Amino acid sequence: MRREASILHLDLDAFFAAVEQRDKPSLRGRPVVVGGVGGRGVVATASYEARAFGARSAMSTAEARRRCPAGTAFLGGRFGAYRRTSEVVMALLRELSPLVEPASLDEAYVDLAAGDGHDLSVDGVTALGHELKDRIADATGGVTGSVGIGTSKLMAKIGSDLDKPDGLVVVPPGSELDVLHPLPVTRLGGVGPATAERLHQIGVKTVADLAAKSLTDLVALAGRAHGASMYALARAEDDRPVVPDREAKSVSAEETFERDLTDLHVLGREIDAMAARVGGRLRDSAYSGRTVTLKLRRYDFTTLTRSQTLPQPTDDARQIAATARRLLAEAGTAGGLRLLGVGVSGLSVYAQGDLFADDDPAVDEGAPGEVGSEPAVLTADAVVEAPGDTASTPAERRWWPGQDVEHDELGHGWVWGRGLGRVTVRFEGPTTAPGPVRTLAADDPALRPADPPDWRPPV
DNA sequence: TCTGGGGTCCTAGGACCC
DNA sequence: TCTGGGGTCCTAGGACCC
Repeated sequence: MRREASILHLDLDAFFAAVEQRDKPSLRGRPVVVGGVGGRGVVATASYEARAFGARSAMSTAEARRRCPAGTAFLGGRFGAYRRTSEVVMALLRELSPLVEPASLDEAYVDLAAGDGHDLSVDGVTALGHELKDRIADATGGVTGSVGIGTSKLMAKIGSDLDKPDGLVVVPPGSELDVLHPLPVTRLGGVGPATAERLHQIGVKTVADLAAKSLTDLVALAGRAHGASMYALARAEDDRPVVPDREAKSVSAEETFERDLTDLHVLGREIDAMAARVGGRLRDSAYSGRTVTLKLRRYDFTTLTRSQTLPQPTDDARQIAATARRLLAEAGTAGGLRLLGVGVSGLSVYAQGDLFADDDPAVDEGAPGEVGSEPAVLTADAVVEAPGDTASTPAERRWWPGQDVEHDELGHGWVWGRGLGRVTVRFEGPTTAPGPVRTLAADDPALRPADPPDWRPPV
């Protein structure tokens, strides 16, 4: 443990929902839920207004719809917009120190001791934290973040969680155990539902309870690595470094279907589409990998994986798809599958391409996975709709709630809903007043999908 | 209308090698 | 002709995180 509070953790508040409220003025101050909007969707982020009605991350969207009032916006994610805003924030963090470790789009650690000339006293880092929060809000158009600063990653993360949203907590050196010990064990990273249940059975509820247990007990309960980790964290012993640029270990794509699927040809085409995405991302990052993994989730939610390690690394969609198709044929589809996933691991940076492969990307993406299979491109007709989904025509399926659109006369807007051959759009942007709603034909030639709007006010 | 999608890390058993 | 230990690779599953 360090002697100074020199590790900072930033957690952006209800991040996806906050970006939506910034870009969609009519949603500011109102409940917003971002996540899967289909029949089997779950909530990724609920705005604080939606949390007041009980909507939570990881809850099924159906449950969130039951809890939230009419007028709540249920939006699919716009990850391009989230990524752009995240990059703005990460750039601000890198001005503080070269050692910035993003944990996700909305979270990062910063090692302030590696930065230039920071005053690392409690007063100094408190001022730094306030200034950072102001700069983030300015640079993102009002997205807020919660900041924790402490002597370790553990204490920084605990701190950022203590005063959400828009909080700032500095845990002074020496006060770690006072802060940590009253908390429930589930606040420690790595203690999830399964471990918490086993700890409860031996009478451990708080971190103080955990600290009273012997290393031997914890290793017996949770295994060698996990037991030792809990033993140390309960004592606020944490010397994990802030590591920028972690190397990727795997790349994968998966999809839950609106209805369980059994047909091997249909599933084969899904595999081809996912393999094309995985292969494309591998090539974009100049990685290739040797182990292809197929993930299956059956009708009853039982999940299994089948993998095969190839003699040479690959980034070729056709080879990934052919391997995954073989694994699927061996595993079978009895009873129906609700999810398929395709992944590649065992990555290396050396693209060991097949010298004789056709490297035309257009051919690559669309190539069959194996002889006799269907084309790889997933057409709109192959998408199976949920019973409750109002979209029933290909024209309607072009649109999804929250999507950015552009209309020839009406300008920029976003999709509120679709159905009955129509699409409902609110025409507004981040720098406009709340705008008007129009219902248009789903196949209106004047309406088209658009890029996320630029939220920066005109200079 | 129960239960997403992208990851990481760990464990354990069997094969195989020395 | 019997017993053993260590190391690495591969496969499968589980817990966990955001």
